[in-house]
Amino acid sequence: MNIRQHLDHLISQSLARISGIADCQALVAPAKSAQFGDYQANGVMGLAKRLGRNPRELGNEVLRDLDLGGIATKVELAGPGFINIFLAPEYLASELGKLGMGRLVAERASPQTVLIDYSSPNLAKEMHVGHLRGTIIGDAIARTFEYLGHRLIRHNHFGDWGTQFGMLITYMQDLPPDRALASELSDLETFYRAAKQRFDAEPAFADRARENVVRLQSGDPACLAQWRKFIDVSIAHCQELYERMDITLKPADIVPESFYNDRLAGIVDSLESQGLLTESEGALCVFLDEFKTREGEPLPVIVQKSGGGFLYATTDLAAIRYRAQELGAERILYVVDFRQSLHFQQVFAVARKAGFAGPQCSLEHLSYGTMMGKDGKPFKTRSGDTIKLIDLCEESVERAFALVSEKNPELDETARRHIADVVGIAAVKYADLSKNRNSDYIFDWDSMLSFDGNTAPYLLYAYARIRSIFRRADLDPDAQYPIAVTAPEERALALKLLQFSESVEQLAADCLPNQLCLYLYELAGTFMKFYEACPVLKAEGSERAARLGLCQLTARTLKQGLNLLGITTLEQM
RNA sequence: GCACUUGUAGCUCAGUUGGAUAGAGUAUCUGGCUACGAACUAGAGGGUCGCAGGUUCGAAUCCUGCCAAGUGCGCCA
Repeated sequence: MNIRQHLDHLISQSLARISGIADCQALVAPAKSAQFGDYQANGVMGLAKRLGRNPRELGNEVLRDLDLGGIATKVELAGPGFINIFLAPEYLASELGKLGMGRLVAERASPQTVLIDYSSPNLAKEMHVGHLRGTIIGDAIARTFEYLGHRLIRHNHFGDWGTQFGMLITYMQDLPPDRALASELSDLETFYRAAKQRFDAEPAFADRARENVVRLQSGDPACLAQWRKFIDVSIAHCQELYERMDITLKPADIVPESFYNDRLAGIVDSLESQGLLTESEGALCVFLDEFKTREGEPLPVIVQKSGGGFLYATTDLAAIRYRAQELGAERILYVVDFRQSLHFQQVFAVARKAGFAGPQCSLEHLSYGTMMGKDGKPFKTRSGDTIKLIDLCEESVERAFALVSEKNPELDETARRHIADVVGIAAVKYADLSKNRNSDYIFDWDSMLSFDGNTAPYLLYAYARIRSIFRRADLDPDAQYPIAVTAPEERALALKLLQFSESVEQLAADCLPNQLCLYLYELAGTFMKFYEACPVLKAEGSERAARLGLCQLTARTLKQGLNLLGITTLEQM
């Protein structure tokens, strides 16, 4: 239990004792300003209202009743009825001491099976900046659930089964046999565009493409072999990028659309037998009252086309059934952009109605906003293309290399290259993670690749500074040092360190990585102020040891927090 | 037309179940390195929280209407 929960628990109990009402909410939150202490309880005013009592009077009763033991040096009633809590330095020190060299956040006592569906590129196209958010955000969330001890399953729902594959296979068939496929596919964008061009321009080509779709879906071995070749090259491309960006997705996490092919008919059968299916204009549909079309007519979820083909809603239903019933997922998270929110609402509603996901299984669409250009329109380059993800990374790494070469010219090139790799990728990831995923955001090279202020390099710099202290004094950074808290800057740092678990647990609850970014930025800032005010190596005796202890815990927390975000730390930069 | 999301400092963004004087970064201006790393730090200026009502002890946050932007709305994924 973290400090906030602990205080909330104690004060809620006190409120319950005084009022005789069982479900009292203490509403404990970190204090907004230092003058109000470290934590404040806001629940007295609401309760006073419920009881028809004077909030100050009630607050005073709480103060008389409340026993926080040695946790606080001062508990005061302020303003209209806030309870401000000032924690004791000895308590902070002892709580930090309990962490020792062990985990910074306790593992969940009752872990859940959590399945997260993210990244999910379309294999026909190379990954561009539009895929960035889902991949980075999903990876951070996945790492966090895993760290908390949940049974985490990653699913990369690759788009490998659409009608576009008929077109691509047909184009592939027409390539001169002496040209190596691998080199043709090295630029997937160009390949896709060339195929699309022929598809649009040549009716005969388009007809063959459609025939190939049918052959492919009916299991024609020749078509499947060609499709497989294409898929393999595409997967290799993606994997290369994941490794470059330190994304935890592995080939084994790929559970593509084609995986569900054999299960689609069963979905339709199940809906049919439950009486949920209606035929409309030749297509098999599920109608739900809560969804309407443009004309105000009931909006169907189409699960089988008039021609007999299945759609992506069918695939998603099959995926839900598989994940909930066969894999036993208790929470299924979809990190997919917000444009698909209606689709997921519909699919979730049908899945519930049909019993594909039971009431114990939570279905959550973690949507994120679009990347916009500086003109406020969806982002494109001047030529109308999107920026490839790999190019974005290279640009960031180059900028980082130029900067580290300027700051630390004495480092050899290998070291500078390594630092640039880490800093460049970290900056790109953090730029995305630090924004609330729900809102659209403006893409701008200079702010995305900025290395000043609230950026990944700031956090990495704080870490490198700490490691530098231990290196300079030739001290073991992994030994355990006693913790004590005296100076105000030490106190602020100690409190901040203890709040790491609050931040991580919050992330698991609402899946907003920007909250963890904010915490880490504040932690680094609190450390920087401590660093300015409290010399470590010049201090002596127990003061020096205590400061080393705070430094070490800060480094560990930064490293762990950055790791959850998918960012690697550096010993020097 | 309906639905979802968004509107906060010049710019980019935070703002946790409604809490006290709305915060960061950046840009601009002024200080701090013979110092445990200046990729840092101290300070200044900068706001009708889109607009108008409402709910209440208290609203950027909840409700209603309006304005603006983005997105989606039957056989693509």
